[in-house]
Amino acid sequence: MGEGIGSVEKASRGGWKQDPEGVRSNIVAVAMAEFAQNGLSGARIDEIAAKTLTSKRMIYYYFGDKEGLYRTVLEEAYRKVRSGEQELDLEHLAPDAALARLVEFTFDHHSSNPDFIRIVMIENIHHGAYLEQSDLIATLNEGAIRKLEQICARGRAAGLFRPEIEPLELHWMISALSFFNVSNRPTFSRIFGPALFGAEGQKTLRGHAVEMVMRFVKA
Amino acid sequence: MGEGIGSVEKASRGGWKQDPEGVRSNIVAVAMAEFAQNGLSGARIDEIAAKTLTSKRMIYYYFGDKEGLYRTVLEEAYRKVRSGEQELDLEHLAPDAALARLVEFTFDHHSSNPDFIRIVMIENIHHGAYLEQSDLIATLNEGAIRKLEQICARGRAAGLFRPEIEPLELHWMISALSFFNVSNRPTFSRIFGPALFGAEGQKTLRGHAVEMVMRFVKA
DNA sequence: ACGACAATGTACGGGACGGTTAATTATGTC
DNA sequence: GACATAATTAACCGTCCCGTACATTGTCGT
Repeated sequence: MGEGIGSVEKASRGGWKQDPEGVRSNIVAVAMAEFAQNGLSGARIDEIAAKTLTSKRMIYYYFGDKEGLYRTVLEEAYRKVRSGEQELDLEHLAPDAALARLVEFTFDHHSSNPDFIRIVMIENIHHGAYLEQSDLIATLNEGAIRKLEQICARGRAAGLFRPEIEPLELHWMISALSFFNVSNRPTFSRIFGPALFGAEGQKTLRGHAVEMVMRFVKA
Repeated sequence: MGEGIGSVEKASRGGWKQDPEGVRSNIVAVAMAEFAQNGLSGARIDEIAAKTLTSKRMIYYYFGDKEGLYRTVLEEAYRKVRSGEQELDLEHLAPDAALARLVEFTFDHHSSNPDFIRIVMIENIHHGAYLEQSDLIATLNEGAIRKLEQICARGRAAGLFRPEIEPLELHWMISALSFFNVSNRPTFSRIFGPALFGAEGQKTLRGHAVEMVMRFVKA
């Protein structure tokens, strides 16, 4: 929730009464929540329109069709989350501390963005067919991995990490633990009880995630 | 794919021409594939019916409605996978070897049952609402964790494992790595390339999963 | 053999839902 | 101020799709 509406300042010409950018971003915000909640085929255009400040016609005016809207939402979700990740600087930390910090951050960050997780789950259900069409995504690659490359290089140089550690594989591990922790909460909690997902349990699991990664890289 | 149809022997009375059990299980098999492929709202009853050896009428006759069919599929998916897990005996192995074996097995088992993974993903998208209604599931708890409890006990007794290791938390880790490896393959592969998901990459990741868990539990 | 009932096939209704058509208002241009 | 164009509204349409009514056949008990 939070801001919800989504307003944008006009840059080019003078004052407008009509606010296309605002309408657009409002639609995307509503649609993101709705797709995250119900999936691509589960989400209802009429429902999205109703929760919007505008009408259904606008959705088709700006996004063409349901899939066009979904694609936009998907890209926006990635953009939003990755931008949140930028605010983390690890340069000033020792390599092992930096890695530990990165794991903690990723764990928490995923935990605080369940809608993003759900969108990614949904996209995976669709075999990544829509992400396939987006070329924005390729660039997000860079930033996510670069941090790990630097940490690995420094850790290896300092003799702290094993030399054969691969940044991409490390990223896979960290993502797996952080993602699963959110994505499979409902079923896991139902089968094995909710203990791991309370405040205490989450602190423990986060600690374990850090511990696993640290022990894995240690020389 | 594989057998596909699903035929069942009659137990009670003499020979039948009509085969309700066969029809039933045939529907479930088809529906499982279809739900796994398209999700709950994405799956089409008409499509399921068409791929069945029988008619749409039978689906409603046996399962009431779409959600009833989905619930059955969900339970059946868990049952099938858990029964596959039974065939693993670890008693005769040393605790550390047993644990390593369990991780390898889980990793491979998830990898060979993508439809099960997809069903669980879908169920999580639905907040586990349908699993909630099933009481069969509680019993699956037992077997899955018991193995780990025994391994932990033996490992601790032998002084190989840290004493504070919790079986449930261990299960969470193993599941996370094994599950994510399948569930997020499409998006991960799209963003970071398919290298990790070829034969070579998978062997590496499986090794890493084992390594992570082993290093984590080591005293 | 026959009645009861389980199992199955066919055809169709009704509503939800994605998408569109045509008209209306606001904004900038000359 | 008139005109072109962007932004927006409201009503509507056609189809996909879940579920059902009705008819029919097979099987078992007696």
